[in-house]
Amino acid sequence: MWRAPAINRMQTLPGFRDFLPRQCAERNYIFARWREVARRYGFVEWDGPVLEPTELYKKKSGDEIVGQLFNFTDKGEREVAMRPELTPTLARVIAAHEREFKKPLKWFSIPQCFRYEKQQRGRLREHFQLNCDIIGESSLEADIELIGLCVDLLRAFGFTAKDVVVRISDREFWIDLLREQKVPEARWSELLQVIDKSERQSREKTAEQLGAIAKSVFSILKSGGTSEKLDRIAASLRQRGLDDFVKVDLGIVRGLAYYTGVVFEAFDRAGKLRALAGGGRYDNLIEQLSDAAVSMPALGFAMGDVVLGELINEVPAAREKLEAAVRTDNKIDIFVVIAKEERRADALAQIQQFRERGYRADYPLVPTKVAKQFQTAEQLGARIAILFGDEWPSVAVKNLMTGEQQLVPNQELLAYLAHSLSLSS
RNA sequence: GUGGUCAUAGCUCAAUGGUAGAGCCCCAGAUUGUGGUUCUGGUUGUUGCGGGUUCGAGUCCCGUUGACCACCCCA
Repeated sequence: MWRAPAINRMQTLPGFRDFLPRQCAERNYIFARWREVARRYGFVEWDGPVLEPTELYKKKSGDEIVGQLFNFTDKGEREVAMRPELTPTLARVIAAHEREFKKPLKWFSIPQCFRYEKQQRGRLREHFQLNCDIIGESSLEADIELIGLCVDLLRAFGFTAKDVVVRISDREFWIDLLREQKVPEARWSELLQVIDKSERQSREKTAEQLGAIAKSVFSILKSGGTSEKLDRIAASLRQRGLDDFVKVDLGIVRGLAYYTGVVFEAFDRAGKLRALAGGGRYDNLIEQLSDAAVSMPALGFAMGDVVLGELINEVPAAREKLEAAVRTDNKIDIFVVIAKEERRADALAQIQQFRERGYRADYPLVPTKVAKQFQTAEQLGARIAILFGDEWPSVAVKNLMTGEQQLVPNQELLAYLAHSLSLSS
């Protein structure tokens, strides 16, 4: 008889995370860099539903992803799934709304995605990923723009070409080969996956799975083959000084079935971690998902927060950048010390002023010893403490970094702070 | 989904089968209104959960849940 697993209410479900303030600050930092760079490239933000009909993923994402869906039947008997990725949603949205926008569209999103898998390092059941897509442009310039964006995103976290590499490849190259070798089209998808996997499994096994084309595939992989398209991408990135970050590598094919052209993946140079990002061209997906037969070339990639966070931790320069951001994220500007409870009302009136000016200001909610209040101010990261007490209508303004303190008439306080806080920031 | 390792206080970890501890964190004090250091005191556990062996189990055995690692697969 089936029994539900015992659930420990003190723990998160397997593969899910709590974001305590520290983790939230890290996440904010990652999202901020993502948004900043994507917008720098002229991308605009959008989003879709977390829950979609399971059918959307069964249709065209390929069987790989369908077996790992976080799916269930809702109370209305609908088969639904937590989104494992955003691209099918994007394709649906574009198919429905493409006429409302001038082409090409450059859209980005930061969805939380879900997969029902056993978790391990770099792979949870939930993660956030930046998705950047260009829709409605078939020219190779769009591929170049997208790869350039991927590189600049990594650079924004403080990574150098010594830390990361974007390996670029082209599915068309392999499809041409399969066509030449007269491989039936029905087997293409399967063979592409074998090539994709060749790096991770034994040569013997790959040879067996490839059969007749094994010899030519191995010789291409070994010789570090390339194509005109890939050379053009590399040349363009060289002109922009980003070529150290990229490497043509036909061994990259990617597992998802919907890719049609240039594909790429970003890795840590040490090769310790899973892929940092991955994507490519999917020119047929929108047409396949649209009943109205909208055909639209498209390409995009995704970068996940989990592996990225792991690499940030391993690269000192990147780690320092994150630490600096995290240190300031939850800090307050001003802590108001209420030394005499008779001044509480005056203090609160002043705090309201601070907050309306945009300062982060805090104070003790209940009567508290002065020493304790200063300790709290310190722990909250306040740069300035303002003491309301016997000196009223003046207040004592103390710079918590230097320890300097001076009396300021309450009337002049805002002007005084505008000056001193701008100096110390 | 398969296999291996592990599970002790909020955190990091101790405890030859014999009364569960330390450090950190947190809280309170060191005479009246000034933080970071110091000193003193204090709270915290059904040893993940459920069975079993034993006079006695944190320790040995079985199951279960979870974590980590590898496979599978890959965003």
